Amino acid sequence: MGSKTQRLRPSANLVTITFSRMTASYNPQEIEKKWQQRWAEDWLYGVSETSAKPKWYALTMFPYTSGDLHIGHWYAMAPSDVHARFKRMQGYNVLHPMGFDAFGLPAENAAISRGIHPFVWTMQNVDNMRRQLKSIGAIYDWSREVITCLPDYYKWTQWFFLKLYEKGLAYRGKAQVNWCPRCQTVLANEQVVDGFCERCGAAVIRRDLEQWFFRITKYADELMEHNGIDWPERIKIMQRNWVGKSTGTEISFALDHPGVEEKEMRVFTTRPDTTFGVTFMVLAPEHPLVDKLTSPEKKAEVEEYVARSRRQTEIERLSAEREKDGVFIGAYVTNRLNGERVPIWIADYVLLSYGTGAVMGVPAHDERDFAFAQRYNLLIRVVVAPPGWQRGELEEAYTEPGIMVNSGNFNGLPSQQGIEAVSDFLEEKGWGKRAVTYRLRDWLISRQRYWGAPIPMIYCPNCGIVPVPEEDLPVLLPEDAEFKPTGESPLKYHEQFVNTTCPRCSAPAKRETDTMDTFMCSSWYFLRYASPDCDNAAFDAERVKYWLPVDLYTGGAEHAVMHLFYARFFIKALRDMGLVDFDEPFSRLFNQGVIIVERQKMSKSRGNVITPDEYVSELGADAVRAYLMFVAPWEQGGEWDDSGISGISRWLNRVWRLVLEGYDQGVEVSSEEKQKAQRALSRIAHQTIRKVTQDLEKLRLNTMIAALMEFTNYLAKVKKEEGAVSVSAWKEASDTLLLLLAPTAPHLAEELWQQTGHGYSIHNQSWPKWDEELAKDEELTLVVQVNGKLRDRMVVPASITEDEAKNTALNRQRVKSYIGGKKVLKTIYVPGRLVNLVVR
RNA sequence: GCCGGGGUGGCGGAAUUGGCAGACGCACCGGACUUAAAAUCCGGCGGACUUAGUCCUUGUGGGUUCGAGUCCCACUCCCGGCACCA
Repeated sequence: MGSKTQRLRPSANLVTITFSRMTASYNPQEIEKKWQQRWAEDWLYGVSETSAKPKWYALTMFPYTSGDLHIGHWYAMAPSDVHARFKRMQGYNVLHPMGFDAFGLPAENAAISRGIHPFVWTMQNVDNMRRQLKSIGAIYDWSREVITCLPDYYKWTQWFFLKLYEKGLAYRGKAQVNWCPRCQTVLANEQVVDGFCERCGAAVIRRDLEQWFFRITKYADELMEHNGIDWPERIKIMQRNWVGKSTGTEISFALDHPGVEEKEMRVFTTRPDTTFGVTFMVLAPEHPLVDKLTSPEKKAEVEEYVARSRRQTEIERLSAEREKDGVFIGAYVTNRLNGERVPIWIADYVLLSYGTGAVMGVPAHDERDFAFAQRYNLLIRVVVAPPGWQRGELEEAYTEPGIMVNSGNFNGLPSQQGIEAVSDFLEEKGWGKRAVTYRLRDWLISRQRYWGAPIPMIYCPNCGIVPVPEEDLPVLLPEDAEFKPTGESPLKYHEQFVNTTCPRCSAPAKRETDTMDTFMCSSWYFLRYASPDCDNAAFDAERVKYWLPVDLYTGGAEHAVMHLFYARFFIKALRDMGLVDFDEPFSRLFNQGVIIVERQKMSKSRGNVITPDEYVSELGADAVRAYLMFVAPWEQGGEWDDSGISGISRWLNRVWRLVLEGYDQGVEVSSEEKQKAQRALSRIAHQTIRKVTQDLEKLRLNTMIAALMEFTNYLAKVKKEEGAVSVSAWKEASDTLLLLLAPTAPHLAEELWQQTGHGYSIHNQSWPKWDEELAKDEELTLVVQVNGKLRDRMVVPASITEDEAKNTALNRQRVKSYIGGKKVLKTIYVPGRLVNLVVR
């Protein structure tokens, strides 16, 4: 374990560095503190909407208020700040805000386990995290900070709830929750361990509870599209899979059961071509028809099965590994296509919440139905013939296309055509219709918790569900709630909170005691940053119009579906209300990779959290910023390994000395030589500007740092030959280095800018532009290959023609020796790259 | 099982999208400076061999091509997501 402590400590010997000449040494602690103070005093990074520059909204996913920023947070924030600074120097009016996602379960757990109020716990964490964030040296304009647990924020979260309710997008419905019968409380999924209550060990059951939902499914089709936005393909695919659209047919099976008014049972299928192969019917155990149809002699068995499946958690029930079981309920439906009577079963592999909650069993052509039929000896009838089928029994379900058999008039038809033909026929007869079904469910936002925004609804015995009037917002969280360790919302037991009067009829009424899912808070925070001081609306429409949509949104891929999906839904709903005028909140999305430690994600519970603070105090924020960018491609992330940070620290020290030591005239060289050296210097400088600029645009930050290092190395080489270039040429190159370095190492660059006689501040300078002419190579190295094998290199003028290149290659001594007396069959010339001679 | 991403020196990673494999760093080795150490500076650093050179080398096997880390096929291992969605 001692080795672990060592790992977490920066190597101690990097701090003291002495110089050959008399130059004050690089002291990051001192200059970082100094400049951070100065920037704050001058409000250097203050943002307003009155700028004539084009706007740029650079957003980093705000952190949850867990307590400490670890190196993973820095990995999200430092590189995005570098990019935002780059855009700022490029002449944009940049909004790069920061805030806190402050509601959520951990605060409440802290309250229960340590007796500290969630508000106090959260705000202490905010203070500490804000202090850490300031040490990054980012351009956050702290006057725009947003904290979601403060009433001036959640007031508007509640307001959005009311708007969604008004538009019919929020509704109350039944949903199953994990329920502990001993604790008498709702449990979150993570509190259920192998089907048992984490706290008391009782078997957890699933229970229906009235909850609030958002009708996100209304936007299912639009959410599958990502038109006009630049997002990683991977994330778009995940979101499309999440929506899970499937097109098929809803088929009606005839029901004729004494005393039951329903005369049909509907199923959804993507394979109507297999309808003649239906040999049983399966309902979800919770299906409303189960009770009505079960025959008296099956009642006990069916009830037991239903109770058993309720006892299982969703996760267990959905596990594909589980063997399929079920119970025949003693009733039948009729398949209208062939008039056959088909037995009805219940089985928990059928989900009530998908399709119609009922499926037709076609064991020959569906793997699940096949397994089920085998287990209960149900008939397996082939209706789509596999290639070369000899009318024998199937070993496994055949799910591929084939020729229809045993299917009445449809026999002989290819099954893909059969899908259409059977659907047409069913529609003609009125026995079914084409339908679309989604995997996506409506968004359940109710949480039986204290630390969240209260849902602004009132239950009146006379008027029913009544929304809290807008002017009564916010519905404040009572401060003095009791935190009993039950896991149930303390609001339920808070008399003053619960008891109210109906806004409509003034009768005594009760408040909703559930709070909202915290994803609701993070679905609109990026709007609040545009006008955080706005107190008569959630946001100032004009300022939102100016800033939104977000130009570049960066954060972890773990939010690929939930957060990003909900935020998109939110914006589409607001658009349809006329509150915003854009379709998508985030124009470009970039996911940075994850920093792992000992092959695992960093987390407090694992005890493998790496704090940046020690590195910052030893080596400076600039070194940590640069190292995080250099250590791996940003989108990839990787294992945290601090052994390489010394290389960055050495480099920054080298820059310090290089720039401050200045450049002497040195020995005079001929003007021709001098010109050549100066041309080379300016060429390298312009190539570096090009490389650094392009890498920044593409967020390829590791190679950007490498380019800056190479430029530094080149300058060091030039400096060693003092006199080779003029003092002014040197100065220009050294200034370029500082400007290119400014986003990455803002403190160091500022200090050196000032010490080399420039005005304050380097961060208000324009980003250098490259000149394609000056960046052009005058000569280049052509590779000569013989039969694809590298045999020679030749330095040639960049202007060389194809013929010249080929001739030069053929006349090279080394090349000749490989050609010998053989015949040159073909010569391939790739300009700027190679000549390849094919000989035999 | 399905979807997505990946496998390059001792290590992190480069490679203008089919054209010099190993940029830039770390670690290591040698040298200079020093009483000494650190720091700094200079040089070396994929492997093998018959070492001014030649051959091999980008997870494995095959293919396309003048030319493959890059494209195609098969396999394999690792990471992320979904996981009975009819």
